[in-house]
Amino acid sequence: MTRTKKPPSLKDVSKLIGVSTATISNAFNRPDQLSKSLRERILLECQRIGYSGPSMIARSLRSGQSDVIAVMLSDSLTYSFSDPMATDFMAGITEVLAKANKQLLLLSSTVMSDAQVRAESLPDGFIFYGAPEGQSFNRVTRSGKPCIVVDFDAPDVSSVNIDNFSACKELAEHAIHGERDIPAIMGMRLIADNQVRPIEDKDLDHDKQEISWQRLFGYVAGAKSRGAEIPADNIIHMPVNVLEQAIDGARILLARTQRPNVILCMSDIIAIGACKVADELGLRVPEDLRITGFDDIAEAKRNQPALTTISQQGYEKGQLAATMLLENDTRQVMMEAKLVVRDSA
Amino acid sequence: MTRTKKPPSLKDVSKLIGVSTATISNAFNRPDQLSKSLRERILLECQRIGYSGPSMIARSLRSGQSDVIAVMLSDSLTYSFSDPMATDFMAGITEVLAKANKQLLLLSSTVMSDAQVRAESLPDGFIFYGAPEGQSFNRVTRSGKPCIVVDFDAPDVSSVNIDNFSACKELAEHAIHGERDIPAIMGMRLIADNQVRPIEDKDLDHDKQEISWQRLFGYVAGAKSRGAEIPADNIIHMPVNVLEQAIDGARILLARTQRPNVILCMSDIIAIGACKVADELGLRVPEDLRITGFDDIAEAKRNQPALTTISQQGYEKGQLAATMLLENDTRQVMMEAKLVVRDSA
DNA sequence: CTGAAAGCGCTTACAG
DNA sequence: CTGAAAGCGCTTACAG
Repeated sequence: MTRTKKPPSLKDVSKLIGVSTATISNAFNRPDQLSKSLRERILLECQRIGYSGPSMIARSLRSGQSDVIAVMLSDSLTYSFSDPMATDFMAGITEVLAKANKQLLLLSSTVMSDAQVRAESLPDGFIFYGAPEGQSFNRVTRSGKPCIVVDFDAPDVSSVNIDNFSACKELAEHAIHGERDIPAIMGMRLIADNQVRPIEDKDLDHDKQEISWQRLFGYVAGAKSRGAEIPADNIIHMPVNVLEQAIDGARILLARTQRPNVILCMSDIIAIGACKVADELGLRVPEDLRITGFDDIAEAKRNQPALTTISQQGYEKGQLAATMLLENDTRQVMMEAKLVVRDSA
Repeated sequence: MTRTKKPPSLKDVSKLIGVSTATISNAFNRPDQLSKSLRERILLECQRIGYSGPSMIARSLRSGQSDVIAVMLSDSLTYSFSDPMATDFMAGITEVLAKANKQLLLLSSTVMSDAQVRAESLPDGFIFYGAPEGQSFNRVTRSGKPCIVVDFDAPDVSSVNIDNFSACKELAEHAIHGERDIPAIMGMRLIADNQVRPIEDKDLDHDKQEISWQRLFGYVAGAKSRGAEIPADNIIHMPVNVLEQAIDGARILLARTQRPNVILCMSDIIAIGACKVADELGLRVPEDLRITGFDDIAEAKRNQPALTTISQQGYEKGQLAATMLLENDTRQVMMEAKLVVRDSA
């Protein structure tokens, strides 16, 4: 990548027009500092010459402000662009940033290069999405730049989270009708195993903090309030949120003689996989088998049958995080995750 | 947004350690310019002090290189994050950029603010995705910075496009079996009307260049080679690529007495809508009605029935565009769009 | 209303 | 192997 021409600088322009550099700068940044007619002449000349205004680099070196906001994703950018929750969240952020005339730099805490560390010096503020790897969070905190964390907590740092436990409890109470139901759970990243398989009693022992366990405990609490139990054997662990694993997991559950009639899935993708398997086996949803999702991605509504699920409100989360960052709002907000009742349960 | 502390500068560090600023700079950027032991001492001290390396702003002002690449999207960022084709494309780009240690600045040509114009001075290179609005493309061209355009053409500018016509012709030849078939098309952005409605004979007159028309002409050519005609009345225009409009459009077509038995849709979302309506009407896909999509988004495979469609290879397109940019490859590449045969046709 | 001058934090020939 | 000095392109008090 080589540059061919070199664009004119403010200094070049000031010589050409015959006024000081300060005046050119003011023409762009402080219209009140010079006469209207002079300003218009300058702007017109700049257009003619091909000078499109002061460079952001020099400007931000001098003024200490770049008007760039960074989003630091805890997954690789490549993965994040394929994750509907992440892209929803980004969409919400960009709506707010566009209105505030801020630019977006996209970073990933999985990247540890010098180039990335350097890049962190550019933004005026940071939004961390998901608990980051490595030292990026520490560096940002140390820099004193404003920072909002989302989907995790850090002491004394502004944050946005959703209440997974309550939402899952409510969903389970909706989907499970009574003690004669046989509920099951299809969960993600519950244990450290890259096999799709049921978890074991001992896995349930500990008091885990991860989001997936908050959801699981919510399901179990909801089942309990309906008089139903969910044994470890009816809780399937999936390492990754993809259709193929969901299909494998659903086959395990639906091959049982004690076949579950309610499956609580920790993502919409998983629920879509469960629906596929139900269809294969000739089970009607929701008549023979009730299935619930989580996330409320766009596809949830398009699925046949449309999924009953929990809306994570990724878009709103993004809007809120960006607004809080720009307004120096230092709260730690817990958003509600909303039950969305459709056809599948 | 106010900063609290001020991070140490290279100068501060050089005083603290007692070597010149040049040596600190070299410790980070040119390891061969100083002894290994000194370099290690400097790096260790920097870590202790909390200096995370030279600031990108000052560095790029001085060296003229930022290691930032901009992607200029022709839609708003908010829209783009909800568009599976755009996010696939971005995923491909970020994979290449991550490997090359480049950072990503996301811009939209729909934004015309001074802040955005300024931001354009930062990146070392640009990828334009979709024909841009406004002057951004002219400014970038004038700057002489490397630039790749995708999904449109500009004279003497490196580009990546896909062959819409050929792909659609092949798809139509696959889906239409003979002259007794009644094919229809559900297309996007064919005419300037925000109603979902059939187009008219006069709309077919002109020799249009837009992507949607290249696709349409491909369908018509494919139909012709199977001996079938597609009258204007069987070509539905939809202003936007959303499920609701697809459902409206499919209802128009499938309510006809001369009911089409092949529907060629210009996106997978439209095809999914058509499948929904077919299901409502008790029509079996593909037995009673063959439906094809376009794009091959992830959902195409998950749909019931899985969609026969055209893969736009968004990910590969992104990889190629980014690679070409970084390698100063000045070709104008036409990629093949691939027919993907599944269950719906 | 306008301009001369300092300085933001670096990198890079160049001298030693 | 190391350091003194210039300069990247701006903004901003300040003087006039």
